[in-house]
Amino acid sequence: MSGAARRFQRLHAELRARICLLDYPPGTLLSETALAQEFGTSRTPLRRVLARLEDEGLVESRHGVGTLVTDVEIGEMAQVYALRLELAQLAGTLDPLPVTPEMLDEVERFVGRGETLLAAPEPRGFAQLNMEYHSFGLSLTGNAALREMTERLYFRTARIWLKSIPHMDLADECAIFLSEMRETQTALRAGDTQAAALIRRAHISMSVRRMS
Amino acid sequence: MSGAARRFQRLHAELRARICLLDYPPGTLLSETALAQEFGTSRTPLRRVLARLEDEGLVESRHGVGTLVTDVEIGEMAQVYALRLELAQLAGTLDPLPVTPEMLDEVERFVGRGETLLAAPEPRGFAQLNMEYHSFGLSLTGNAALREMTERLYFRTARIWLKSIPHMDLADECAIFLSEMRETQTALRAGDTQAAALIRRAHISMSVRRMS
DNA sequence: ACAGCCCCAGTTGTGCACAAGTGGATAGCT
DNA sequence: AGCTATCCACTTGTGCACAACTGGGGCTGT
Repeated sequence: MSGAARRFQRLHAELRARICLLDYPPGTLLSETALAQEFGTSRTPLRRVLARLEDEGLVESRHGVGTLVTDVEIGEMAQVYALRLELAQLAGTLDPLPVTPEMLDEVERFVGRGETLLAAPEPRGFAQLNMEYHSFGLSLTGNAALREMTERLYFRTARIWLKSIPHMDLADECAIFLSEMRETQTALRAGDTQAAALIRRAHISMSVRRMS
Repeated sequence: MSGAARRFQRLHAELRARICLLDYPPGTLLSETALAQEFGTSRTPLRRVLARLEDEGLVESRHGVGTLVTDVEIGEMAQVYALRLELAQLAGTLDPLPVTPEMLDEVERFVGRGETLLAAPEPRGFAQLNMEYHSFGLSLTGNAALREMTERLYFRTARIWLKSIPHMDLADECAIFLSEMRETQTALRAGDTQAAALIRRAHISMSVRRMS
């Protein structure tokens, strides 16, 4: 990958994370000039990043106005969640990968971080851990297209949990998340990728119900 | 939608069609300058279109070389097809839409065009009709996310049939396609969207087997 | 004759200046 | 005072010039 493409990936991931962690809450007006300055480039490469974020539905550029961070409503996202459920399950049946020792190590570390989080619950840390855990979950299937679609849809809905947390019990959420990771650990230790996928589906589904 | 956005959509659809109909066969070197001239703009807006086509996997830009139309192998696309099968079926269960008289009219017209095609089989006309029929198929589900993912994956694999046709029987393919549309017509007349989705899945699956 | 080097035409990537457009502040009229 | 029209600071969109880079053709030295 060339230097330009790497920079693109870096800026894209960084801005996407800022949006999904609500560093840029919905409605925020992003300035191309300011962002370009911050990242040490001109507007041109940065505009390409913003164009992709717009494709992904995270921002919306309006001529003469600015680039706004889009808002997300759980209601509008019902269809996206319905599809995410199915894709999560498909990860267990479409090109499932054998469980490796490295994967078990990784999930072990996630459980450890989940325990740390449960000891000192905090929304942003939860969201960050959830994002990384999602990324790990992609490694369970060898189907690249499925990974790509799953990721696209994840980031489109990722902000909803953080927006909903004021109406929910943070400690409960952390405990449930830790529980999901432990169940997944058990499934993976048994080498049952499909079970891990079903656990994921179940927890996404329950998460939606709690947020609604 | 603003004028700039409409132009973007127009150029994007046009170039995507040219690539998928093999007007630009895999390996073709596209010139930003030449395309910009043809469409009466500067390179800047056109580059945005090419960037999106690159995201979608249809072209690949190399610094100092040019923008190449990507190649597609049925083998590499096995995973994409596997996912397309599942998504096709989901169109019948995720937010299926009630069948309207307009939809029946439309499928009737498709059957008519299929009969015309069968009378004078021709690869490009087949591919064109298939593309429009796919677009019609999207209207069976109300799930926008599913439509988006289905479309993305369709265009990623659309060229494979045209590439494979020299090794296949064109008349057979036209007959099978017409048969699919007639079966779908029957299902829709019965108001059974789910059956239509299963028919679609079955025909994608069989099409893959014939091409392999 | 051949190997190695360099140069150059041509391409995409970047930066900048300006065009197009928006929305609020402000001045002016009733 | 209130309403309206205009202006203006600021944004994104576009066009252009140049930088960065590639691959091949040709030249040169041996």
